[in-house]
Amino acid sequence: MVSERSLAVLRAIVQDYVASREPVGSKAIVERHSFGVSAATIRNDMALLEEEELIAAPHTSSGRIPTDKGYRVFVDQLTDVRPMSRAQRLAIETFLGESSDLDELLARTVRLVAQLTKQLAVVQYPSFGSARVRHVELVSLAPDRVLCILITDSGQVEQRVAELPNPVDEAALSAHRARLNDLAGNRAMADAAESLSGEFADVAPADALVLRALASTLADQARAQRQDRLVVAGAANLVRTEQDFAGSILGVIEAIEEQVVLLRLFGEMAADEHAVAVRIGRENASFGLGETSVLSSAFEIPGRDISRLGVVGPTRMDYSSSMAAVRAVARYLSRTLGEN
Amino acid sequence: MVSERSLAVLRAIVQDYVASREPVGSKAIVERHSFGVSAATIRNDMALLEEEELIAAPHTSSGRIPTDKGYRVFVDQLTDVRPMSRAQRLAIETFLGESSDLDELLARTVRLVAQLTKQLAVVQYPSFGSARVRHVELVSLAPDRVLCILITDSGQVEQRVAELPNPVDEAALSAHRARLNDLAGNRAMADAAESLSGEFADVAPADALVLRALASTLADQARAQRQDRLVVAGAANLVRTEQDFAGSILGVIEAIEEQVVLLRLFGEMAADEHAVAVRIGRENASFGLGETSVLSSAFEIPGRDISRLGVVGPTRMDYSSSMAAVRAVARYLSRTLGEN
DNA sequence: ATTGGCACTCAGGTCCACTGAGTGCCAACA
DNA sequence: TGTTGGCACTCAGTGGACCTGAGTGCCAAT
Repeated sequence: MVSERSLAVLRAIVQDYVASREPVGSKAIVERHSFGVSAATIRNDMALLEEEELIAAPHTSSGRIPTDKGYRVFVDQLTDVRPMSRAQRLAIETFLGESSDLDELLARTVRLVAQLTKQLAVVQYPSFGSARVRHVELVSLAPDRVLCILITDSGQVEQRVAELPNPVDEAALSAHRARLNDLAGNRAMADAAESLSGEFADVAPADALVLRALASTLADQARAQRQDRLVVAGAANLVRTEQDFAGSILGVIEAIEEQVVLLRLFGEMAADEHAVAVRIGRENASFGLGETSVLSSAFEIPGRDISRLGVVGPTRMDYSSSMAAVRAVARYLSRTLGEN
Repeated sequence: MVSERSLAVLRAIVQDYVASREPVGSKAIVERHSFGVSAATIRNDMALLEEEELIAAPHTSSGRIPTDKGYRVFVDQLTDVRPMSRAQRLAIETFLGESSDLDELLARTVRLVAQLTKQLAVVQYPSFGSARVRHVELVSLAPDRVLCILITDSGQVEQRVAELPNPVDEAALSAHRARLNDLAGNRAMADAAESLSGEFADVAPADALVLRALASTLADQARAQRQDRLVVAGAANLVRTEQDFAGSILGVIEAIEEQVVLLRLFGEMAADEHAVAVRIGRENASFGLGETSVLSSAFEIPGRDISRLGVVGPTRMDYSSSMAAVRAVARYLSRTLGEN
């Protein structure tokens, strides 16, 4: 059984190790933290912690560093995530408050989180959920290629190209446009996808083919969630902390470009909505990320589905302040923006 | 004066150094390349090259490595960029040929270049140049915030939020929409920007204010070039070659996130349209990029302005094959796609 | 202009001894 | 039972001494 003080020692070890990057010994602990006991006592506690595999010694006669399990216990203990300073709150508000559209808001958000945490920041693009179709526009690129644009009342714009089975001229395209706007206009995305999936028995077979091609493209778009996109910032922080990644940051860099990996990871973190979820070190091994921790929190922008934002960094990171920053920004997005 | 053979020696040094990462000595040269002369002769040539500052010795008694100036001479000599293999050409065609819209084409392009060159690849988003306005859509986000969407006949979609001086209801917005479509619809971008800049003397002053706000937002969009965006891929390659960057790759990573830097750099390379332009090492120092070379070539997609694509990598890179790849892809985009 | 020979240089590796931070354990103590 | 001081032990890291080998620079001969 680990005593209360042992846990305090673990905290001290994590903090000092994160700060100094060097294994921390018993003497250093009594010096930097005011436990009322001697170094020998701390050593006894450390022996305990080592037995529990919460800390480990890189080599026989050196200080200890936290294990993944140690970080996990440390983080779980961190109920008292210290809130952001007033200045930081203010920074969030002024920095994000001015954003005009969603793209800009997310771009600013992710840069802000990168700056606050000094880590790689990631934000998942929130899908437009229960938005309604406002307008459908068709743009002819070639006789048999049409750009389909779907505009929602929440301000989202989706575009995609449809390949047509037959060429169409401008007049026909206009007719189709009107027809499709009739079908989809002012409907919720799911409904629009539904009503676009019908047949077009009342027009000439050649036109019906074209209409069906266009409608199915639009239906796809209506179904498509934009949650499959990530916005990233702060890659420089990754390079800065490179030495903390035992292997190399290659895996992380690849995970960023292969957004799928991070998205799956975010998906698995979906539990416990508005708290900050943390995955530490080997817990991410199945994603090709070793020595890597991922924190994330859910947020919700009015009119859009719940989404996530977070940071990716070395296992040896400042969890306390990173969690505080992630939580504060996620809350800001969910609450303050929700009020408007 | 540098003799013909001296230049051959320079070529050999560049090639061997790029391949081996190690200073190359006179003996290694006679072994790996079949000059018909002895090592001592090569040494004489090397002394010459050193006098010209084309190569340098890291320390007194070691082989030589090319200087920036040496790379420059090497690259300028490379008139005979070796063409891509048939297999590679095929790869380009199959990989890019399937792309449906511009976004996807560029995303594929940049990934392809990254893969071919094993470097960080960058492509500049081509602006839509002389396109025409097809449709203007307004979406009310709040009573005094409207999302303005500009759709062009080349399939470009621009969106931006306008803040209104007075709130408007849906009916008024519909009227404004019709009016603005009248003004801008089917005009070239520049013309549309022009005609949107007029007064609205015929409506109530409150409405005129709103209309002017909307019109000026749209006019801005019509003027906005999308050339101020970059698409990037292959960051992992940067990490892989990290040791070749003396300082660190931090500057490069920052330049990628701060797209402005790379865009300015591309801007300066605009000369000599369809050849591959190369900037080597210190030539980029003013951009905060040391030990870094940038190659780029112009390309032109029908209906859009000329733009550039290229790669960023360590000074010590395989110029020959990288230039070949950049050139081949740029040509493919310009020619093959132009035929459709 | 080219070549072989030779002295010289110097980065990098190996060996070794030393140092100091830090542990583990024990016996004494409250 | 938990805490403490003491002490022997371990071992990474450091710095000096030495050696090796790749490679140059130069010269005299061809």
